[in-house]
Amino acid sequence: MKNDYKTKQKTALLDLFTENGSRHITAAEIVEKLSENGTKIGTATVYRHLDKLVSDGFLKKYITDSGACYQYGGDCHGNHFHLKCTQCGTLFHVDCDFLDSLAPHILEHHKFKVDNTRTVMYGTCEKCSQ
Amino acid sequence: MKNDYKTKQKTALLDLFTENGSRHITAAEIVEKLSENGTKIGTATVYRHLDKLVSDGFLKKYITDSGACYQYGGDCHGNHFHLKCTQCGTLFHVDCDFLDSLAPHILEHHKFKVDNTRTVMYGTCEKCSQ
DNA sequence: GTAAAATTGAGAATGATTCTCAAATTATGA
DNA sequence: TCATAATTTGAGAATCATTCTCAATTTTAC
Repeated sequence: MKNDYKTKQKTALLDLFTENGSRHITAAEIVEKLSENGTKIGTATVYRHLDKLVSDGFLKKYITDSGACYQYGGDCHGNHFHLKCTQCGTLFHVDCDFLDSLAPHILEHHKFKVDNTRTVMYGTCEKCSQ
Repeated sequence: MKNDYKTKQKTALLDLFTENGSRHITAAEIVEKLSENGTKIGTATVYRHLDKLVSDGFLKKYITDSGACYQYGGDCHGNHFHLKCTQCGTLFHVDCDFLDSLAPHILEHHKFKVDNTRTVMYGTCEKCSQ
């Protein structure tokens, strides 16, 4: 049988996601943030937990052109898209009824189950369009 | 003034995209394919040309979790989405009227110009869903 | 031809992520 | 509480895609 041992690192990592309001964070930022809070943690450990939390459905992972980001899945109900500006690099979050119908459409017409939370759409934001 | 010198490598790279019907290809695959065809080419050269071709609008680049892919923009009219199965890794191409309305919607309601060809949606394909 | 301009590529550098494995930590149970 | 077994950790090496450097090669202009 596999037990689940409690450790400082694991707890601090979970707290970061449940307490901190940040919507998305990279592995490197996690290492840095926990260090500031007094919890030394290695990158291997961070990635290990992150992978597990993602496959447990606790976190959502999505890939941008500069690496992966993670976010707490708890407050990310339903569909939710990410838009990343290729000019300034800003990441936007979008909740929208129209977008909500996207995944069902693709499932019905293209037989593919989209996981919106893992999808990042690239383009140009308002500011950079001017 | 900047001139444009013709070279074996540049020509071979362009031919690969215009003649070859492959819809998407990675930088590493390009190096390999050109080598097979008798054109030695370094990775630096490949990436250099690829970047330029993308910013010239000749090629489209999009990012997956295992690196970037490139494809000829000529036969990629209008909107066109990519679906990548997180189970088997297969990349699917989708042309669809419903999806065509996505970018205009986001532009109008969320002030963001989406570049569909750079966007990859993750999920599970029909085969892997069973 | 020949010089000037552009291109090439071997190999080093970068940066995110993964792997290894011995040491440290945590749980169990007598 | 202590010993032991199971789990977790992290320093550092390994990977892999991509970028950078710069001297050597190729191309164009005249």
